[in-house]
Amino acid sequence: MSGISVSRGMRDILPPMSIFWEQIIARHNLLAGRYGYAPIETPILEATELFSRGVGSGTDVVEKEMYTLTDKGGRSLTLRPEATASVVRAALFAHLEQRTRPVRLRYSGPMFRYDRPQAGRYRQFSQVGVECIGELSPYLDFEVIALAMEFYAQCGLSGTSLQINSLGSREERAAYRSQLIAYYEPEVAHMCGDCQRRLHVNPLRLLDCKVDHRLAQAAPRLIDQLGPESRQHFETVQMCLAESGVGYVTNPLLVRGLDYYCHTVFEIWHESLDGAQNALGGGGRYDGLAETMGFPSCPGVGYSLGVDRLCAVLENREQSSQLREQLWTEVAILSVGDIAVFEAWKAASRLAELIRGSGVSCSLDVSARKVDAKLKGALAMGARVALLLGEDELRNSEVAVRLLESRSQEQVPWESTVSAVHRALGHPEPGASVTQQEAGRPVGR
RNA sequence: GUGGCCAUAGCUCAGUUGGUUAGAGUGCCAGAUUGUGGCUCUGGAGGUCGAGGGUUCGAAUCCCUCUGGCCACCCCA
Repeated sequence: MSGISVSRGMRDILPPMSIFWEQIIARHNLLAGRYGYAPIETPILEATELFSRGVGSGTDVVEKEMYTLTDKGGRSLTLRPEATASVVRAALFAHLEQRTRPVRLRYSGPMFRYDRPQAGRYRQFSQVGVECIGELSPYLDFEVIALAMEFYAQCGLSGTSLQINSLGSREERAAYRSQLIAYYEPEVAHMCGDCQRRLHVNPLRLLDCKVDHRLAQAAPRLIDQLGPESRQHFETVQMCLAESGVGYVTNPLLVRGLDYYCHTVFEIWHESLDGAQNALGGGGRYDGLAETMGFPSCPGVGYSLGVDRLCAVLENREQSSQLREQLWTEVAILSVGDIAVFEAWKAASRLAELIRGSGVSCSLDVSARKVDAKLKGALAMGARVALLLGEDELRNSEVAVRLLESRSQEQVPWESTVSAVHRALGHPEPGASVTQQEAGRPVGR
């Protein structure tokens, strides 16, 4: 309530959510890594021109949502509103596409859009994503879509719906646009106010008018305007989806807000997010992007998925028994009774070192608080085991190993504390191989 | 960016036509119980009533501005 607060549209990600958050990203890193996507880090701050040219000057993102500032050298810089332009720029500038084709890259991190904040819509939000650069194959469109869907599945998320569409080539798209305007123009007088305004700004939106569906039904359809090559590209993507059992909906109204998209575009929606902000993520092909940034032509396809919304959905749906069990620490070492703090600390920190060394997290509490309070504190941190050190334990070089859930407790000599802890946590006996596996998998279990 | 609703303890919220010292539940701390947790009882701490200005003898309450949140539009993550 008092003190300095976060800025508008920004927020802190606090535990236990932050633990869950980190796992989501770790899971994406691991999965995309298994598909052969290597990590890339690009600057959060980029030349404004990168986005105005790459993303497209007519888009909402560039027109009204950019976080732009001038640095001390008078340069116009912008906090990235999305990552694709940066990643493609970085890859082509370094000629990565001449070493391997396609270049498979993954990223995660914050993006910025100066929008009006709302639930599920923040000025700083995080995305995980991949870009597959250098080949035009529809099989790569499929690869990227399948990867996104597998990621959601691995997060235990159900109720998603994959929406796909084809925008065709740049030329086909432009032709369709003028065709649509020509179709609607004679009817301007009969259209709602929103649509009259949209006609030249974003004619594709007219098809989605909620006031009057009559005109939209007879309107020319983009799918019908695609040339044989574009059509075959799209059909191949759909064949792959069907073949591999990925459910999808073709949605001729799906457009995407960034200029660089062509051919396959897709979004992943979730049933619990209503109308306004129902997109968990999206992506598509961007064969013309490289040229707009002054590079030789180079096709690509990718996606970006919102971490904020995914976490919100998982939390809402109580699929987060995981989330509630998130551990700040697995083991709490407590001093009990009226004992010398320094002696208690010495014993506790020696045990802690051994436990941490065996791959288990633990924290100490040698404060003067009552045991009741310390045990409650251990529960609040999500600990499953408490180690209690009191007068008797110190004298006998023992520790009381207490399972918090079952409230059972046994006295254990200091030398066997580590194996007792692992037994209590239900782990296999600790050994050299265990720590290696730990490194590869997300924290917690 | 346009329009609307809202802001009181860590959290969820009461607070009468403007009236004296702003409450409850929950959580926190302590005691009952010198060493054992989600119960019970007792006590305690915790508020610039989002911020600033105005009206008034007097403002949490009325007015203005700002900040922040939520909703719709736009658009997306």
